[in-house]
Amino acid sequence: MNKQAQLENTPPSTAKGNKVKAFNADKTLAENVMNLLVTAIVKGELAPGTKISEPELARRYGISRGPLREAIRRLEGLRLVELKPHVGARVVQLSVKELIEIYRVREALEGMAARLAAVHMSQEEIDDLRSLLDRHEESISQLDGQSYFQKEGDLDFHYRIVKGSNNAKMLELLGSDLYHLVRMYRYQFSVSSSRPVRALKEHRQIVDAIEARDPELAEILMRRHISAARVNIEQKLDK
Amino acid sequence: MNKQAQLENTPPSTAKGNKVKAFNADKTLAENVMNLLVTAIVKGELAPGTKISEPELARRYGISRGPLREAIRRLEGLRLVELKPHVGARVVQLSVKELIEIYRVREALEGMAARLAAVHMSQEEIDDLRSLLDRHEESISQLDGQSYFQKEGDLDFHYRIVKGSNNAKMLELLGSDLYHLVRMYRYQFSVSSSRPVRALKEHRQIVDAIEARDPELAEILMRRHISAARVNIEQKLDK
DNA sequence: AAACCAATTATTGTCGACAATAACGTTAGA
DNA sequence: TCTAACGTTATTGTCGACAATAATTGGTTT
Repeated sequence: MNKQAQLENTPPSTAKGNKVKAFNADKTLAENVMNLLVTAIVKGELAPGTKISEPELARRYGISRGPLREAIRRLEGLRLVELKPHVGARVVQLSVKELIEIYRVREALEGMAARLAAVHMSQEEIDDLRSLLDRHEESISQLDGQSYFQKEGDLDFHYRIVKGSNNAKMLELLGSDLYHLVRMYRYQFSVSSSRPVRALKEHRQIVDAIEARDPELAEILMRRHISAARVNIEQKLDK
Repeated sequence: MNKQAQLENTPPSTAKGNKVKAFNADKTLAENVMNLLVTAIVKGELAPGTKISEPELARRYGISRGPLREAIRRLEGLRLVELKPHVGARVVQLSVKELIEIYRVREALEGMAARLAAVHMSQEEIDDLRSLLDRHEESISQLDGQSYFQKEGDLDFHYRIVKGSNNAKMLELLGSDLYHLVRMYRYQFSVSSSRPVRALKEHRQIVDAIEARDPELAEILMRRHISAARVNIEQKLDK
């Protein structure tokens, strides 16, 4: 596997540069680095607006600039970095305006996804979804609805609906383009949705509509649900 | 500018390999090649399923594999090629199923775009849109509605609506992810929509709703319009 | 003859070095 | 002291070469 194995064993070449070990051996270097960068950006370890220095990152990850540049080009495709020719890449800085735009897109796409899910989702998937919501309820009553629910659990629910739509293109757009940005934003502003109980109730309504095989209602409820989240954000931040 | 200038003057290094001249000097090589590849793929010059050979393309465009690989990674982001590690890239092959999926996505997104356009579009933009439709009408009566309308004119209309939504994210998703694929498909199957007169009427209705500042109606009409196009395709191809 | 295995070949993955551009600091002048 | 031009430095863009994997070809065996 080229020189990957070697990389993890070589001592840090500079004082501050300590290599990263989470390299999957049968993936390509560019892909590995890309995944590392995605999580680093989403979690805010690479803060928004940060300049992406190729030499520095290459040292940090112990690879050459070639695969790193390929990884960066892919990050640009995910809209996680912005690229200026002859200048370099910067981690995107989400404005509230852009976040609201994303919620408009989600309202449209996930509304349609719920509609399709009401047609295509299997009973087993629906059951799984219900038990997921049960776990959410537990975690809400336990932790007063803070950490788990908002950060990943909520997106979990939405992700499953999108998957249930049986529409690969929709899964692609939401999964790899938008959700990264939403997660990034949540880490960034640590937006406590502050309406977990309400949101859970809405989630249950949506599942009910899907199980009742009522596409119209499922779409309407999902759109309302996301729209409410958007309004919630608009009120909290600026505006 | 590195060695770009030189490249255009060097004679072809191989018998069949003649260089391409459409290089924009103040863009990066990778970007230039990417644009060339995009149009080549969309227009079918690089047929769906074709293997993207790095050495061959590098020779053909007279560049090294580095920038070419970066261009290919970006094409992957646009979903125009599919990439397998250690194997290579192939031009995507659209199935009818995937095309229908895209139309579902368009129905959702462009419906929302029309809704927003009814709120945000300026009167001037609306006037421009009307004159565009007038030109469409001409070209329909002239050519019996063949070439112009379907291929680019139709997307022109939709593109303007999306722009009028004032939602950059939506423009991004539709403009750079989906429309490429739609155009590719149209070249591929040379899908004569066969309903240009009907479609034009629907376009006018949509503009009417936008000018009347009726978001609800604008969304409904746009969704119907795209849904009808989808059904039209479903009937024509297979299914 | 078909199938499996081995060696060769071609392609992808990675690297280090050089070229060209942009960012930075310094100095000179007003 | 501020500004502008210059030279320096660092970063991005590009290239060619090497390493490693996959595809192919030919040969052997059942």
